[in-house]
Amino acid sequence: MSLSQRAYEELREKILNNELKPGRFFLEKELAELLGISRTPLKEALVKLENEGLIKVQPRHGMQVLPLSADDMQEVYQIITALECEAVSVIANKGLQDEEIGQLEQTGIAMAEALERDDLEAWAKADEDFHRLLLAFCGNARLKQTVLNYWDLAHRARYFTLQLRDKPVNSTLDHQQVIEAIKHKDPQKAVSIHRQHRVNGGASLVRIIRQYRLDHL
Amino acid sequence: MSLSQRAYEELREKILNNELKPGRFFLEKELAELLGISRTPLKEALVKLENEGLIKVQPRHGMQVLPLSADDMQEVYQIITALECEAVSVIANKGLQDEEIGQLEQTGIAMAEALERDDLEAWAKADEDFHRLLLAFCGNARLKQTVLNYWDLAHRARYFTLQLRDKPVNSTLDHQQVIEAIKHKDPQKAVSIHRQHRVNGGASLVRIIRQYRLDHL
DNA sequence: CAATACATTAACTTATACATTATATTATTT
DNA sequence: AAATAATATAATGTATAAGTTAATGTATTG
Repeated sequence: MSLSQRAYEELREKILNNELKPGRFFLEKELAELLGISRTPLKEALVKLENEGLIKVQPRHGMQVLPLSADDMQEVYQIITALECEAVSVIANKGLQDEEIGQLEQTGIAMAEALERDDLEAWAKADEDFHRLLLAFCGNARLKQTVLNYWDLAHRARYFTLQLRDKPVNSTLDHQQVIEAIKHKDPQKAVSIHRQHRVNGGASLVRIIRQYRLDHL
Repeated sequence: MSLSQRAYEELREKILNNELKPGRFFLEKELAELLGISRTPLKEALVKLENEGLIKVQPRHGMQVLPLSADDMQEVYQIITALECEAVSVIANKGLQDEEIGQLEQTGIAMAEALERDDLEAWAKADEDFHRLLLAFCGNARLKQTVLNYWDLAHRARYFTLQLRDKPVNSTLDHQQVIEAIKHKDPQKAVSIHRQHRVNGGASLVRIIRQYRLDHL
């Protein structure tokens, strides 16, 4: 794999894991030394990351991981919601194979189990799996890619607020209802439940960010 | 302005104007010579264009402008539709200032005039203005950027089919009805009309691409 | 004649050196 | 002391050259 590709992935990791904290400026030289490569492949990685909205490069000042405000979060969730609902609509219209339904239901089981054990990390993973499956099943690769991109943008916020949120006991039920509506090929219902699910999720995230003054996360 | 920035914009222009035809492969050296710059800033431009989905770089073969199939078009229009409807919903909920409504109505006048003169280019421009205004007014910068990106992707297809489509006499009416619904703060109606408008537009584009076998445009 | 291994070449990847430019610092002037 | 102009410096932008890799063609062998 090329150095620029590796640089991209490593930086992305570090950003999502909050190793490179938002706000602070990093010069190209610093980052190149950090990764042990020259500035050429580094620069390519930065261009990609900037395109994805994770960072901003200000010439002569360096690049900074973009801090996320509650308003940013609002924007991101609005996009995710609109596109996922489109995906759900498509899926409920065309229907799914039994095996695909099975995969969706499996994530529900995993979520319930994780909640039993109070393992929020595992719960978040299973929740993400459910949404990823929906995106995969809708058949629109570009839509999937776009949502995943914005999903990653919001990663830090979800991570920090996971402990602060009420126990996500309703989510499992929401998912089940969406699956039911898909089974019954009822797009209207599937979309309306899913939309409410996402709107609630986004709103609760934004509320917590404001409440705990986590702005510029 | 930096050479890489200029390279990006020039290449983008050439792609949208069909000067760089889809399918053919261009080596980095060729492109660098074409633009009269070295390969370093060129590469940065290519990374950006690839991220936006306009081109694909295959090492050792060169970059190619990505051909658009009817299926691709379908994907792109699905995303545009979902996000624009979200924008319309937001707008109809919050309402607009008289001046903003005026700007929207102005595009309708321009469309009607252009249609009188059979000036399809001018019509397309005014149509685009209407949609751009909606995106600007919804207040979600990321949503706007995302839609514009996909809008550009579809540019070639619209350009080539402009002459082949039925005269777009219904569009002006659709837009007017959306404006009316926004005035009356009726999100449901605004969205349903706009959705139908976009679905029709996308479907007619896809139909023409298939009909004239313009696949891989 | 076909297949495989080797050699050649061309394109890309990366590093480095150089050019450019913005910012900070310092000196000068009012 | 404050403001401005000149200079220095440091960071980025760009070009080039060296190194690497993959594709193509050729030769050799079965």
